[in-house]
Amino acid sequence: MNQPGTYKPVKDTSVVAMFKVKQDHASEFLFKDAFGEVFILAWTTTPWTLPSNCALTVGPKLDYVRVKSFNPYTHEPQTMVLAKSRLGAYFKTPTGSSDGGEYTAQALADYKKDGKNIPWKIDGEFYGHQLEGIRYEQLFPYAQPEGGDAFKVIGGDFVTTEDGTGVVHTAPSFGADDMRVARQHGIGTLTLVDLQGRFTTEMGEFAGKYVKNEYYINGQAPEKSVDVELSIKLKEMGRAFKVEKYEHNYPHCWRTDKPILYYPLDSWFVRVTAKKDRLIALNKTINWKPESTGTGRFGNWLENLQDWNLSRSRYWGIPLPIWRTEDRDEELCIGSLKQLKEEIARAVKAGVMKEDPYASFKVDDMSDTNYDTVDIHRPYVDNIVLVSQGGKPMKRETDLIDVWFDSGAMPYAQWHYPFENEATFKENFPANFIAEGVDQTRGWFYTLHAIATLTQDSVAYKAVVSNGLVLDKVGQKMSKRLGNAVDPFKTLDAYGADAVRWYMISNASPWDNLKFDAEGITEVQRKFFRALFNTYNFFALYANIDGFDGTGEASLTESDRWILSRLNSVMKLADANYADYEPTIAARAIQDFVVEDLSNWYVRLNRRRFWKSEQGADKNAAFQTLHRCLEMVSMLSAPIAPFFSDRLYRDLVGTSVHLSDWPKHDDVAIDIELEQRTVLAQKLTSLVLSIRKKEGHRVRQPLRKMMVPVTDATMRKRLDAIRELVLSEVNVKELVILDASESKLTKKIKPDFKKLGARMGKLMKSVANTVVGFSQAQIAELEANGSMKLAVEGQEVELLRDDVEITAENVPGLSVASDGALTVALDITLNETLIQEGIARELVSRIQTLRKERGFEITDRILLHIQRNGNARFEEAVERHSGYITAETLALTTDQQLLMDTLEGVSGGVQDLDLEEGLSCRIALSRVVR
RNA sequence: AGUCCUGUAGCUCAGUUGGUUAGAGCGCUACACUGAUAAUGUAGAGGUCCGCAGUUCAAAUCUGCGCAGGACUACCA
Repeated sequence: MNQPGTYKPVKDTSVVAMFKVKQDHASEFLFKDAFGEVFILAWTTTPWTLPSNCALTVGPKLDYVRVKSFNPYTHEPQTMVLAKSRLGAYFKTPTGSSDGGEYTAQALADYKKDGKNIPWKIDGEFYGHQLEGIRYEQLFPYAQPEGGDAFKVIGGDFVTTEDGTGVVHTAPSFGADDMRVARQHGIGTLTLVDLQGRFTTEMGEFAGKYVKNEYYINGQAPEKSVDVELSIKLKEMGRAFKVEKYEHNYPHCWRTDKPILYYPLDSWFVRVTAKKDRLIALNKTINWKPESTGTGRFGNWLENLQDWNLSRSRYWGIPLPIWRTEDRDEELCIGSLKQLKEEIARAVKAGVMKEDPYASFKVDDMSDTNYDTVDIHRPYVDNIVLVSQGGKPMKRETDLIDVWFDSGAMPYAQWHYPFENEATFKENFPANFIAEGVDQTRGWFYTLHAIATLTQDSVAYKAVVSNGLVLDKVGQKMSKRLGNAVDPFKTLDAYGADAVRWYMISNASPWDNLKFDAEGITEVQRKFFRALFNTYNFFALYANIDGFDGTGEASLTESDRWILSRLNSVMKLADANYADYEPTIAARAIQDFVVEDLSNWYVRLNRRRFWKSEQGADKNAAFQTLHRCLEMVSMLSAPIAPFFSDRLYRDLVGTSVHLSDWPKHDDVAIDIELEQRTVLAQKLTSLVLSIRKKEGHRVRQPLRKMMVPVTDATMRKRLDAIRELVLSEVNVKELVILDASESKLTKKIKPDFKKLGARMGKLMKSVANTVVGFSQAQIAELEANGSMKLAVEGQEVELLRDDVEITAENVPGLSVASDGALTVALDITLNETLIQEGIARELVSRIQTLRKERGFEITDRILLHIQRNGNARFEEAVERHSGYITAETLALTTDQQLLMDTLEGVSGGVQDLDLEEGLSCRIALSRVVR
């Protein structure tokens, strides 16, 4: 029953059966002015249990009514008892009746006995406890119950009126509630079904039939199940009130898929309910991931705790170590082999056993060879007969222990504690964390917790991760039957363990269900692993060229300090989230750092320092910074990508990352202000690039200036700090900071709803509308005075400067873009100088591409000659920027030789280049032999 | 039947104490950029924040009732 999928929705024949009330002192009030015979209605989804009925259970505090009506099958007049709140389920309100009411006495008399619009009338209302003690006639008198006074109405607090009639047909043989309530009232039991699921011989025409058609061998099941046959019989007897198919969840065998029958069996229980409060209290100290499983599913389970039924009727497993006398007066639970041998010795002495079957076992010898000499499983233990204190023979209880007990006993059993290894056990208990599927809530998670609470008064684990399921990519459960199961080995072979794991961890938290889609793995490979690999390759390429060895004086730049600040922020975040069993948040932070911060920003902006600048403190700083970042990323990602990170770390450091100590972040290196102004720089860059795109100016074309209006000192300071960075990134010559008070700016005003809402309450909407409609003059007034009075809905309110956000929206005459409060204006007018510089850049770009195409090494020097093309602007651009061109392209050509009338006689392949619309040139390029 | 989880763009997911223009990546379209990068940038298209009702000046967010998918389960007549 602990297997998934045991409960399935099935349609069964359900019956509302009519139990005929016996007229006596207790039932007299039901017979007063009765209409035909008097019945109590009870509903069942298992009609096959009706012959075993022994009692009817009502809710003592529930309201019941007496209804006069007709039998829908025989049309005989009759009086019926059921719960008041269930009336609507069985009696239709007459058409035309507005008060939800009943038929009139006249309607009852006029009934045509055609089964249509059956009239009914309530006549009397009472509590359930008034029904208790009433006797009724047995429905199917095939056999009589034993050991009690059956066929009466009893009270039970488990009765509800959610469905059925509010009266529970009670067959103590088939249900725990029924058994319990029947015992309380001394009802006795009647079991007309055998352990194979067939009716017993007493059952007359039904004898030998299986109670569930599913139990028959394929093809041999009768057309009508006994449920249907019994229902027909009830109709014929005039004892059926309603027969219909009813869909409900019913438990099935996990192995054969067949419906399960409940039988009362004697069982041994662990009385966990005695420690319920401790179980609940200790659970509250466990770090559940997710928390809701601990408080919800598991917490609710503990609140409704039942005793642990330890018995299992199987052959293989751990035998119950309980011996008992035949009269059940004396019993003994054995706690160790040592004790067992002592008891066997007593038994041998008393003569109930001939010899000790475990004679070869040496007490206190914990070696495997010693334990290998004995077998304490069935059938050997079943042959052991012990002797009680009173001298009577005791035999072992034949049941086995629930295998979940083994799982829960794992922390002790693995060390053979308490027989040895006490120190080791205490060092390792309780566990720091465990992880298993969420379906183990009532399984492993519970048994560990129960046994630890009962035996150690402790939790068994400090944290528990309850993993969700891996579903297929459309969210269906994977199953071999549906053919949508992913082969883990093929997947690992195809994508590698690291990529698969990184995908699984970064995509969804372990406790969320994962929709597994292999395309997600390739995305992880493409984004994270390739970015990391490329960044390392970049580093290695230049580090090898320059012979970087990690030493040397280094002077950190702003962007070095920035990436190190980001690195330490990520280390802090990742560390905290790993510690809190939130690997998904950690993985995403690491991935974003590598892809966005390190690869797309730091390396892109700093690559010139690696391949262009002179050896020295600046270059050292760049190498050391990048090395540090890669080293830390490898350590941070080691728990999720153990292979890739180890290779990376070995290449960087020379040893295994898995032998390194977990890195600790450095708070001093974290500079939030620096990180924030870099975000500003990134936003500004985006805005300028967006204007360039809009205006059709390529990034290689330098522009004169950009302007940024600022409203506060912090912003001004930040802009000053990032000025050079932004200018070089967007290829603009000058950054002008505009004071917000400058009149030529137009401004936009927006209410700060959070602040304003708190003060304005219901006036909020009107105030907001007024504010949005402000003129430039009104905005200026508010800025100047810091506050202003508004008349809204006949009331005067005061608007404060802080209640609104004022941003510069536009700079007249310039091309503008904005993102939230940030606005940039770009001067896009060009002059000859800028145009020529743009041409030079364009030329360099083409030559670099050519170098690459020809397969030159990065460090190769070249000879470069450019043929005059008669375009004065182009030739002037080359002459003016000759130094820049030769330096960028690693050309050894002198400035005088760069621009030539003809390329004849010059070494190297000649190539025509298109620079831009209507401008092309011819160059000669050759590699200088080293 | 109950308990719990999930539901936001075509897909995978963020979304803070409720704050008014709901975001990212992938995918798609166009353009640009590039001597680390099959990378990247910019722009565009793409939303009933599962539905309904309520609370509130204000709801993806809080409450209730539902719907859909998933998991589990002592009783379940």
